[in-house]
Amino acid sequence: MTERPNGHRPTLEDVARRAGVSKSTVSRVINGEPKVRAAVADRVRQAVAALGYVPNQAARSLVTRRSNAVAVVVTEPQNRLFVDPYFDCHLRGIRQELVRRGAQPVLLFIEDPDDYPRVGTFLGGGHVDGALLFSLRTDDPLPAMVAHMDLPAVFGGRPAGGSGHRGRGYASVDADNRGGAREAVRHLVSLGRRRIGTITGPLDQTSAADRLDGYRDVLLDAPAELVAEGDFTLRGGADAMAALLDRCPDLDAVFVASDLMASGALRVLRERGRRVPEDVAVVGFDDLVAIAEATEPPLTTVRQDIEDMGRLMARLLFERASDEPASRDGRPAPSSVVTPTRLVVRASA
Amino acid sequence: MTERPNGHRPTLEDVARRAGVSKSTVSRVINGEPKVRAAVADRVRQAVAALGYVPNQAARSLVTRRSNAVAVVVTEPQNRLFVDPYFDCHLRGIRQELVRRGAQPVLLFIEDPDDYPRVGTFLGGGHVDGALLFSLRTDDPLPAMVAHMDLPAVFGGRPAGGSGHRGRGYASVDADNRGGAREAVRHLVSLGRRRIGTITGPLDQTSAADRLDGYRDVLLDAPAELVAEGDFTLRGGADAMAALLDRCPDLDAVFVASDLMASGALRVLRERGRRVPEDVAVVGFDDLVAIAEATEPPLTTVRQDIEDMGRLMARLLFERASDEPASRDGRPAPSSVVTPTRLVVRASA
DNA sequence: ATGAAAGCGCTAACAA
DNA sequence: TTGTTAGCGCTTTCAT
Repeated sequence: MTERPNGHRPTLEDVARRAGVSKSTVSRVINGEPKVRAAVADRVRQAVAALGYVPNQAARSLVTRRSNAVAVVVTEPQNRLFVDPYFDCHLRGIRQELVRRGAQPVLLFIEDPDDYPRVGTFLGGGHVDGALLFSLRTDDPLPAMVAHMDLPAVFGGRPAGGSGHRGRGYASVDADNRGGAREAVRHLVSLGRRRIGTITGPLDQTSAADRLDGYRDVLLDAPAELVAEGDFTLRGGADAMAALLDRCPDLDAVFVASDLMASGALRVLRERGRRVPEDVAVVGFDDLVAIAEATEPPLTTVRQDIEDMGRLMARLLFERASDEPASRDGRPAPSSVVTPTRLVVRASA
Repeated sequence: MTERPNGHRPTLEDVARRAGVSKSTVSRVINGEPKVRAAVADRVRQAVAALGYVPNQAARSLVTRRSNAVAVVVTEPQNRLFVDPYFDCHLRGIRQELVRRGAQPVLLFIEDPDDYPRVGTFLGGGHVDGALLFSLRTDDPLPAMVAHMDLPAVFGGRPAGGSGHRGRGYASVDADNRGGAREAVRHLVSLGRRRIGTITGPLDQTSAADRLDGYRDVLLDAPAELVAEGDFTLRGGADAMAALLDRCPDLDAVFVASDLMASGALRVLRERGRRVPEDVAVVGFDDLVAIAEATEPPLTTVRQDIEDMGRLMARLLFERASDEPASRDGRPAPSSVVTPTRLVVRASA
């Protein structure tokens, strides 16, 4: 068992005394600095182990101004989060890259407007060296908050308000939603479909809005009844599909803005006796293989490499955080990257 | 825009100077202490706003020894986490209670053995005032780690190693898994079933082991072929059901250790042409209504109030953290609570 | 290679 | 009611 003479946690000083050296030396050993004699370093490490010493991060970050932690802030009702494999992928990529660079990822949820001030204080308080922010709605106060306290941050998805509208804009990683949607709809057109509907995500999210824009780019004069707003859930996709079918019984194709919604749509199509793709062709978005390959029929969909986008976000954050506003050749580091998408054709269209 | 003369973030001292008062006074205002003249407090608040001042938490916790954050540590491959509504419920309860008491919940994942040291350092470093820990396997090093650095902690589920085996044991909140399982199996017996199988969770988790014990309490001489180990996933439940059916074609009932697995089992039963409950009666565990009411037929299951268990964990943590080892009447605060379960009868058994 | 000393930004006695 | 002072535990010059 660990020895702990008095009641409180051991400090650097305790370790130093026990090892018969100075605090500086202990600090050096702990931080892996080379200039310490091996024998001394060993004595120190023994003392550390014997005392069960763990550095006090508060004291440490007070002087270093770093915490080695990075916040991942998710603004999303929890229930959606825990049901949509999309986040899982994203987080896997983020985690991987963060950990690789020695940072501890800490996840924060915002589920309620009341949460903003508390989370803002947390972010601004030096608990983390940077933040990765998600799912920003048009009215999300987070971008302004982090800008205001100049915390390095990278957004997942294009923040609402237009790219680069504030100063030089935010750093962000976003898929080419609009281009991907265009490709999906063009594919449907090339199949000879003429009554092509779309099921959108919540239009206060930029990804949903951008995908709708892509649809409209191709179908310039699509009537309003061909557009149904969903909410990125399976059930929302099903409901939207039902509404679409009611309004336009002659529908022969539908572009659905997420795979999860698409699987809901497929269910409704089946229930209503429409064959896919013979009667109605379906294209999804995301290419979450767990979903897209499991549907009946397998889903033709727009692929975005979500995991890689996560890694990219983390990488971008480190570039920003390491005070590297311009690379050595003078060009500013890219602050906003749009990753490509591509159509994966399976059986549904 | 916020004024910020020089490059660095404003400190208490900057605010004090600007408001023409001392640091102490600013500190008082910020921490809402009453003994400050309203006029002065206002001047301070104005200075805070003008400077965009956010207290440096590192400095603050260095002296207060508190961080106002609580870690929720989930030891689970992410993919399971993000697919099982069980965690969603638990987290909702935890979050609610934590926030109510002014603590910021921060979520940490452990997905890889490599993560333990890093997370351990984080937990021990004073980033958080306490930890809520989940899904402990028999070989999980976390209990020992937190004990070693005496961080207030509460476990979700009975930690492996027996209750109270180390000193006075850990604080934990667990459902009456064994009792619930007994009730489920007795119900099956009372229905006249004679060949009752069970699909367990991974037996290195105490909840799974306890439920199996409950099954055996009632069916003392159940042969091994009636027991199939699953993994708490839908697919695992389906596979186990298939195995069970292969081994025991005369099976007339099955107790499944989770609703998610039960829904997988129901699917297999249907595919194999077994009617539920006529041919095979099924009882689940959890009563996640999103699942149990949605299956065909609706699932008879053992209810545990997961959300409330989450709240309870948070409450217990605060009791521990507030250095309240014994209540005022001298009795030690309860450190390990087992919450009741009860059978909810629907159509599957 | 090691130690002494200063100070990070804040809170908490204690004085006034 | 307000200000002064002394650290909290660590890293980091600067000496040695």
